[in-house]
Amino acid sequence: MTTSEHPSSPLFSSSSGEGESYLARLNPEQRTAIETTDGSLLVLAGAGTGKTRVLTTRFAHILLTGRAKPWQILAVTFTNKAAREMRERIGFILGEPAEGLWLGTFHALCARMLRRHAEYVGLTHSFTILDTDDQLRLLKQVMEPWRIDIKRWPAPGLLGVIQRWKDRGLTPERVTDTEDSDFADGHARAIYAAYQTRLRQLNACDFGDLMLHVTEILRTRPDVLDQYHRLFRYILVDEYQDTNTVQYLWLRLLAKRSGAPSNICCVGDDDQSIYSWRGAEVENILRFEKDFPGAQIVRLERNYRSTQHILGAAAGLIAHNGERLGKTLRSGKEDARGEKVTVTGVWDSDAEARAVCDAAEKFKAQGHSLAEMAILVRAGFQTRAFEERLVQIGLPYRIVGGLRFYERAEIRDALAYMRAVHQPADDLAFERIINTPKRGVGPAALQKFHAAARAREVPLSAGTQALLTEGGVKGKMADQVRKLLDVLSTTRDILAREGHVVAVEHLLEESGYLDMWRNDRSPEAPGRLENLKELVRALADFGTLGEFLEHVALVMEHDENAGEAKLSLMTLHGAKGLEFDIVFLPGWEEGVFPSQRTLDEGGLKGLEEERRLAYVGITRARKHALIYHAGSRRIYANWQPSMPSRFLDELPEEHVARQNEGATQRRGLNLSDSVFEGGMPLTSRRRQDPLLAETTPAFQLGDHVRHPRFGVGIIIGADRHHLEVVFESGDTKRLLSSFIEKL
DNA sequence: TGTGTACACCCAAAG
DNA sequence: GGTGTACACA
Repeated sequence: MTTSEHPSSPLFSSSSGEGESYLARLNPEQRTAIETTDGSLLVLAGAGTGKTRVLTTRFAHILLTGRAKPWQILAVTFTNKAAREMRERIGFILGEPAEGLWLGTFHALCARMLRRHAEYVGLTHSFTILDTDDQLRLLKQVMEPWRIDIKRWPAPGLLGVIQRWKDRGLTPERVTDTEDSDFADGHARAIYAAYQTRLRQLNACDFGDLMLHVTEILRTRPDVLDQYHRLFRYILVDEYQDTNTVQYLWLRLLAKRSGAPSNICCVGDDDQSIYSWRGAEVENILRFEKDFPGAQIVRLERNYRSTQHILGAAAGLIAHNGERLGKTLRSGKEDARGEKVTVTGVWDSDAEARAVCDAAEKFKAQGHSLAEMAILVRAGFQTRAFEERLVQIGLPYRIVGGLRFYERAEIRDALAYMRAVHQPADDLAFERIINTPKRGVGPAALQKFHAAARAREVPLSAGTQALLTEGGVKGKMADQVRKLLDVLSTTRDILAREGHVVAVEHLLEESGYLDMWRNDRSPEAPGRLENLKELVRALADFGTLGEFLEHVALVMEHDENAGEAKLSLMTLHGAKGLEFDIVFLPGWEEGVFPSQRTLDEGGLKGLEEERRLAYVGITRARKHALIYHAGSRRIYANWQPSMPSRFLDELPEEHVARQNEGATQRRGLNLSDSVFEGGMPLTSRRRQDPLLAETTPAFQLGDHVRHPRFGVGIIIGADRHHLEVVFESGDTKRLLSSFIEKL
């Protein structure tokens, strides 16, 4: 989500010539998308067509024309960032901060609703939202009685199954027998049910539950549903192609009002659907007209972001996909053909990192800001090579979406302390802190506390308290745990008297948690203390501890010193919705991109999603898109040959400039300059890299050959870049001759 | 009860 | 190649 690059500068000039000034300077399609306020509307918004602008202007238009009050509009996004931007821009249009809006992520909005109606699903309004870590620990505990073969059915896998069910709106009761048999010898549903029961006991829910519980309430409580029907006159949805089933159900329940039109406007782009692996159903957007009969569709196809070469390359690529609603991006900048998209072949992943970072440096020298450059990788592990190189040459960078702030150990510990104060039933939090810092509580002692809690049917902290009072445990350990419980209780007093900031400072200090890090001699310790300070500082922005905890669970992001211009390093998924002048796209190799795993699991559908991801990557670029592929890459510990991605062949020649591909393609043995590029001794590479095979074969049809990955096969065809080989497995592949050994 | 060591596993990711 | 987990040991 970015400020539109439409040449028409400020969104709303105060000079109101004809009617509503905020509608001026919009193209006709955008204007239709904004002015079609009533009824159902699907806006198919291609990359860079001013989607955010349409959404925010539409929101403002509804308000300014008096169709609804601010709180009568439900506006849903996927990320906090998108929500924040929308809020800011709406505030800008209205000329005042937008307060009291139902604008947020699916999860934040559901959390807000669930706090109101928690009792319908057996929770209280102060329920805790667990993160992935807690979920996993809880599930492991719940799984124990089943004595599942943990090797065959690992807990994360089962958690995935449960999440998938939740994504589809399936409570344990709604999971059918046939679904159940797939995992953990048919016990998955039962474990799921036990997991949900346990969550309820802890007065907690996971992210999936936020959607699931609320949807279940809306399904079963007509009175509640009616309340929202009367409240929300208009619904706006961003990134509709990313919705999963439960989100779809939630939206449909809220939108379908009896006797009133469904004023729902969904904005999305089927070509940018890249989240099927987390439950998103592209079908939701493909089916929109059926779900909302009489729906109108508006296509935004005028792209104001990228040059014609970039658009042409992206369009040529995405045209290889089957199921599409069909949309052709046209450049809104008629004059800007720009540079062709470059495709550069390099020796290996190290050379790739060098090539990319050197190019970034060169762009910088030419006056481009690092803030306008990004390296977009398929998978997180690829960032390392670039990081190393960037550090080496001293180019400032930021990793977007790596370890998030609240996922760090010290932050999670501190939050667990706060949760234990705020919510005494939160056993997971208490378990996390009981021996952090070390208080001599091992598995055996913990077992006793658990047993005491179970016997009395109270939470773990209360059970521990009881056992201590009765003298069931003794010694130094008992004293220390008693101290912890005392601190928790005095913190609650302070919380009531002096507010949450003082209380938390007391808590972290008196529990010995801060001392634990002060006494830690590891190099990370000072940074961790710094993070903790920042956490406490952030507390002050919230009225209550409860509000803060909710914010952290759902929203917390960590933007460190944003001052200096930095090169961005992130995954393609993370880059969706962003744009940069210059985009580097490394790792376009078979197995990496498209990812082997996706191909194995998803087949053609998986491939098409990968292609959409490639499309997303290219369309992030405003001026330059630079694609790279390496001849060999280190995977885990060893070097593996890699061949250029099939996507490279799908880029239309007229929009692409291919460079230096001799280094990886065609010639089997040509000790070209690229070999020496890195200054590494040749001998150390010779063994590792198949490109230095001692043959320069001239291949002929019918030749028997061997490929390092696919084994033995016969050449059945050839073109300029590739040989077509049929292998023993029966598979036919188009391969680069440099990887093929003549037999 | 804390620790050391062998191993298995891993590479998509937001809330 | 790094990391997290599961066991054996002092």
